[in-house]
Amino acid sequence: MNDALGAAERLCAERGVRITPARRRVLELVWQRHAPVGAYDILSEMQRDAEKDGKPGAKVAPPTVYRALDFLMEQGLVHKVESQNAYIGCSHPEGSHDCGFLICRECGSALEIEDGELSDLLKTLASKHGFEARSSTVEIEGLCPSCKSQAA
Amino acid sequence: MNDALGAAERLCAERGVRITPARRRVLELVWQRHAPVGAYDILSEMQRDAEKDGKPGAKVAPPTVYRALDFLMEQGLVHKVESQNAYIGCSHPEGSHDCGFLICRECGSALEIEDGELSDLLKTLASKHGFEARSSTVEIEGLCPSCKSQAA
DNA sequence: GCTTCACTGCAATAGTATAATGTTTCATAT
DNA sequence: ATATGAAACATTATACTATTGCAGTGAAGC
Repeated sequence: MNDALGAAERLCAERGVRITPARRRVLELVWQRHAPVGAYDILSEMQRDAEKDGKPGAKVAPPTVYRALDFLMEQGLVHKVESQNAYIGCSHPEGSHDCGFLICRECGSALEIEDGELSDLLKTLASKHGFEARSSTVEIEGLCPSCKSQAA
Repeated sequence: MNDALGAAERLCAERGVRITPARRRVLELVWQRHAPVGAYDILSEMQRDAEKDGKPGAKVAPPTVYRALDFLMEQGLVHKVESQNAYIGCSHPEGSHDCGFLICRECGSALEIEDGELSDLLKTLASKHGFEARSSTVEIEGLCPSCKSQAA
């Protein structure tokens, strides 16, 4: 998972879109955790960066982060976890993006899952109601294996 | 659907919990639309109420609305639509609460769907990863039947 | 009557996201 | 090299969503 950045750069090159420093840094920060990260956590980190770089005047503002996140989501490199208003790196940027998450209520970790049967069922359910599905959000909250065993 | 309030009062009585004026009013406002309602829309309505009632001093504040929403969600009378940070009345308050939504990107309407097969599949997927599922969020965004035909 | 506990009122603040506007950067074609 | 146009970025302000903490109130049970 550590070379997510390399993979991302390759993908962007293929697609002819630019991965700028701000976008790269946001992607990097999103990937540094295995749990969803809030936009303002990213913002704080980047503001700290700027200070360290001796550019106290150049303050990073929310739109910088949100624009980068929008771009990364468009490119399928990052997903938003709706139930937490937080963001997480996509673990298979090359493939389809019809996926779900298993989110641990204890440790906050989120595992991305992809399942053909689930995608099919969601489409079927939608069309059963005459509904044309475009995208879907599936988030399951509960206890991950390690937190479950600790709780026992 | 119009007697959702009556049903709610019955349910609360059975369970020995109180449905106070604030909670009743919030439930009423949530039910008045077929689309998800934001907490601050509810808040504005209730502030207008208070003014009309000639109680200009008694301002309704956010916690009043959020506390009522929390209560109503605990009782399964209202669901939160995570992808919109909005709330919607539950169409089968007596039954299970493992449900999903079909959300129209055009008109904003949201249809609640419940499906045993989907619930089962979600549980199966979770346990396949050693995950203990507690609750799930399923939201499908797309075009509802009437907006779909208009777009054609 | 008194206690207790859930509920509410109120003020402040935290956290998430976008609008509006102007400026910079960069690839490309001259 | 340089003009140009599109994409990206900076900046400020503001809108929207949600929570915390504490004080007061009122009804149910003793």
